[in-house]
Amino acid sequence: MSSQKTVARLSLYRRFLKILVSEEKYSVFSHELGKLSGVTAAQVRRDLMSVGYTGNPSHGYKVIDLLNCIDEFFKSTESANIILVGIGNIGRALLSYFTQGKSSINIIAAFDTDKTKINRVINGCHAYHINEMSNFINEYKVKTAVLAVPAIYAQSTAELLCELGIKGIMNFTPVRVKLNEDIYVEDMDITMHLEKVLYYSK
Amino acid sequence: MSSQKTVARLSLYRRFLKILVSEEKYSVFSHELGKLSGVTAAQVRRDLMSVGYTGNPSHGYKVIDLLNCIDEFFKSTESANIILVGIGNIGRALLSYFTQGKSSINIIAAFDTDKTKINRVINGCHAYHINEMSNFINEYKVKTAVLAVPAIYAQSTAELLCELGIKGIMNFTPVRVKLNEDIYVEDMDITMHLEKVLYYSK
DNA sequence: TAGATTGTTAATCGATTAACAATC
DNA sequence: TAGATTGTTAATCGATTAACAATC
Repeated sequence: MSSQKTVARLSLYRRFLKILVSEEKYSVFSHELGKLSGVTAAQVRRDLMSVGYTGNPSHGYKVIDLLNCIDEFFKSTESANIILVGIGNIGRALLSYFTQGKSSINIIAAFDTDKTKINRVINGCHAYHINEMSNFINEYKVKTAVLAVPAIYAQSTAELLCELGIKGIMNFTPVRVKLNEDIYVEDMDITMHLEKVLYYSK
Repeated sequence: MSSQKTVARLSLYRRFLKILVSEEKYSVFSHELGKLSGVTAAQVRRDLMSVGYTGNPSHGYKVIDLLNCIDEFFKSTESANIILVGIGNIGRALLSYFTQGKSSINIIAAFDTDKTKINRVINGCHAYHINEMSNFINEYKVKTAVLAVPAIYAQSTAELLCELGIKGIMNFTPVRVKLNEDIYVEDMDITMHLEKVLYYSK
């Protein structure tokens, strides 16, 4: 099992490998890939080893094969359908980012309880009442949700998502929700991170 | 010197302490604050120790004094003026998040090179050509910037920001920019983090 | 072979957890 | 005093770095 940091770096490598393919570069050394992604060459080698891809000392790594290998590692990522819960400032911001962008990740629906926000299209995404979430999750086999509700509803909404079968949550609220061990939660508290930068900018 | 993780957690504690103040709760134990912020009681104690605040075994920590102490730790954070560089999808998303929200953090200006985007107001924030950045940074003593330009411009723009005196960068691009040691960079690659969640949701 | 890069193991580093004496 | 919480030290854990033999 790869560590969280390795998974994160593999996602980075993949992006740069795609660029290398477009530049018709067919092989790459660990230190080259490392330089692109800001990681030491040894770290790159260890990460690639952990997904079972092996290079060779004379040519390094074959870009296309390695890319396929990482794609395989992430498997269903490409066709992933995710939902957004909470259409506030941050929710709308994410919608415009993911619907307007050329990202491979699709937010298939957004949910809220506010009547003025539901049953219409917001930033290119259909918005529904949170009661309809269950149907969507079942029908589209959604496993991942973006949580962007007000802080006070974070815990209860997260618990609801778990009951409906969600396995991974990207949590944009400041609350560290407590859930079963088998649910993966990635905390993305933008304000907190920004305060960190402000602290170190002094 | 506190570790990065301690700084991050202090930012969290502060938010919950503000809530406690509004609830007129005047003292708090480490395990209570820990439960709110999803941190062990021992960790909370160690973090608070590291900012020099000391509680007592019978009443725990005084909420107001502790809050003042953490505010002091973050010092100039409150009145912080920051700028945004790059008014693409993510840039606009951040603008709407920070200008519409009741955040204490102000994005005082946004910069781009695209003529269709500059010299007008976007999501409540004035947008200027990147050439005018120097004046703004000097005049408003800006030390922190949000970097949200296309990946290929990430490194060069980051270097420009350093030359103009920026000390901390919140980096929303997928590129790990290489800068002088004394510049703090916080990487916030949303797509990468989302792919991580997708991976663990399988 | 010589040179550079690879996979792999040992050493280092830092942060978290566990344990406990000191304190109100 | 008894009980709970505090500050503090030692043990644990995991990831990174350094070192090196194996390989093309």
